[in-house]
Amino acid sequence: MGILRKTKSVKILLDVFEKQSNAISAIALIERLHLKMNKTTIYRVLDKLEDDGFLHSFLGKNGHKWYAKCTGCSSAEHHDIHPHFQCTDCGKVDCLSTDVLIPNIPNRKVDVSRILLQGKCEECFV
Amino acid sequence: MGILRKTKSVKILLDVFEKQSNAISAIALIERLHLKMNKTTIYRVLDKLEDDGFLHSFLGKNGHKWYAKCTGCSSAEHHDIHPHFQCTDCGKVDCLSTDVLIPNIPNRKVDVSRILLQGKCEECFV
DNA sequence: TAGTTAACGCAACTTAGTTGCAATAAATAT
DNA sequence: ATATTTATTGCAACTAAGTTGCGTTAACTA
Repeated sequence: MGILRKTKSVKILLDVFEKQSNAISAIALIERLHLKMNKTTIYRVLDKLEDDGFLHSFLGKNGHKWYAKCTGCSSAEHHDIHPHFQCTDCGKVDCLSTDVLIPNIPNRKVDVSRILLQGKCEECFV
Repeated sequence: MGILRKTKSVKILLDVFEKQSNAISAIALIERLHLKMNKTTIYRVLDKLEDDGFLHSFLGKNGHKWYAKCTGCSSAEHHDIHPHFQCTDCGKVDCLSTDVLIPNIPNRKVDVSRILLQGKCEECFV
């Protein structure tokens, strides 16, 4: 079940993702918002915003959870299955619009592909 | 630093990976071997076997650590950068020899690609 | 404005993985 | 074969991300 009430916490989190296009880790959000709301609330609201198709989540290089705004998803269908890029220098994570073609895998039916590319981002790549 | 002494624990773990070609999660190894060795030892030996280029590690769908035998790696160079496949039914994980081509990403230098494909494996795909 | 209940805060919990340290057992030297 | 050295182990305690239960609070609705 997604968001039902537009509470203070929901507004704050919506605002954060409205203003920042990069992905944000749950940990970073807790650090950043711990004076304004409890970590439990953060996890719960993120979860609901994902249900609603407003956010999508994925795991960064340490297996920690990251969230980013969806583009054109709904609670009915998450079609935000794109690769993510994490800079090994500054740690920043972006959604990539580049499509990665997954070849047919013999004897297997692939439903989801989770792709995390790591390297240097624009700013850190001198 | 890799393995220096061929201890009982090292032999047991080498044997497990010798006999099973699938990937194995650290958690599964702990469950399976907890009577024979401590979980700390398991993590430490796995770590060293990875240093030695005998195993490679990656994260499964929950961000938990998995290990699988390398083919042709050494302590000098890990070139076991292939996609992994996790069955959403039985949970089994395999290394895929299929190459996934990562297109050039504008303004970024990609060093590593971590690809986890999810779906149904041979046995679970009816 | 009062009543309903979704959402919140808090504290306690779960669990994967790590750390410090004293005890043990491989490898090496005698 | 025995003593010595020190890498490795087991244990217990810890860390940290994420979860759960529950009493309280604050959105929404009548």
